[in-house]
Amino acid sequence: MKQKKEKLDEAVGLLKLLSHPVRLSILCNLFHQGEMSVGEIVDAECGAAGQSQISQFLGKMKSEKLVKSHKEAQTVYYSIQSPQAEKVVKALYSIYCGKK
Amino acid sequence: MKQKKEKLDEAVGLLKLLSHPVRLSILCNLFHQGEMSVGEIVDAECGAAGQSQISQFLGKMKSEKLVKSHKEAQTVYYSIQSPQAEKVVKALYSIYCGKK
DNA sequence: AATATAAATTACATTAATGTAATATAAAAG
DNA sequence: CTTTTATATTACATTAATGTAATTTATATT
Repeated sequence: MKQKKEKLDEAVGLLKLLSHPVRLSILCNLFHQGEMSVGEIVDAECGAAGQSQISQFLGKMKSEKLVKSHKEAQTVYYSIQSPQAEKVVKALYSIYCGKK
Repeated sequence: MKQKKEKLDEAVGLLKLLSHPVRLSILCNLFHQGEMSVGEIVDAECGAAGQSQISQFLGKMKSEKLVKSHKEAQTVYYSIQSPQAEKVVKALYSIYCGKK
C-alpha cells in the first residue's frame, strides 16, 4: 500500500493544477464537452487568458497526465485523461453547481 | 443565481487552500478526528512543518472560514467549519484512500 | 514574581506561479 | 512559394506562496 505521504503529494499535485480559474474552467468544459480543440478552449475562456497562456496551461496539464491530445491536420484536440481529475471536477461541480 | 465566474473563484479559493501537503493533511486529520488542539496538529505532522508555519496555516484557513477554533485555558482547538472543504476532503479521501 | 507551556505574530529570504509579448513551427490555402 | 490559420515555445517581469528564525502574548505553574 502506498504511503500516506505519497498519496498526499499525489492529491496535492492534482489540486494545484485545479487551483487556477482558467485551468479549472478548461477542465470543467472538457468534462462536459468530452473533447475540444485549442481554438474552442480559447474562445470558451472569453478573454480570461490569451492563446499563449492557455497553450502553456494545456502543456502543463498534459505533461502531468491530466489531459491528453491528438492532432488532426493543424488542429489539436484535448480531453481529460485522468480519472482522478475527472472525479474531483465532478465533485466540485456537484458542490458548487449542484441543485439546492 | 451566482455567476459562473464567482463559483469558479470560490472553488479555486478552496482548492488553493487544500493545495499544500501540510494543510491538506491537517484538514484530513480534522475530518477524521473532528477536533484537535494545535499541539496535537503539530505532533500529527511529524516534523513536516514547524509550530510557526502550522499556526500561520491555521490562521489563514480560519480567516478563510475553512476551520473554526475555540480556546480552553492555554489550549486552542480547531475543527472544520466549511461544508465545502469537508466534501472535497471526503471526495479526495475516497479517490486516493478508498477501497480498490 | 519568575518560569514554563501553548499558540500567534513579525520579519524576511527563497522559490514558485502567473501574465504577457514576441517569436517559432506546422499544416493548409491561395 | 507566400500567406494564413492553429498551436507551441521562449523569455522575461511581476506577484504570490513557502519556510524559517526570532519575538510576542496569554495562561498556568512553582
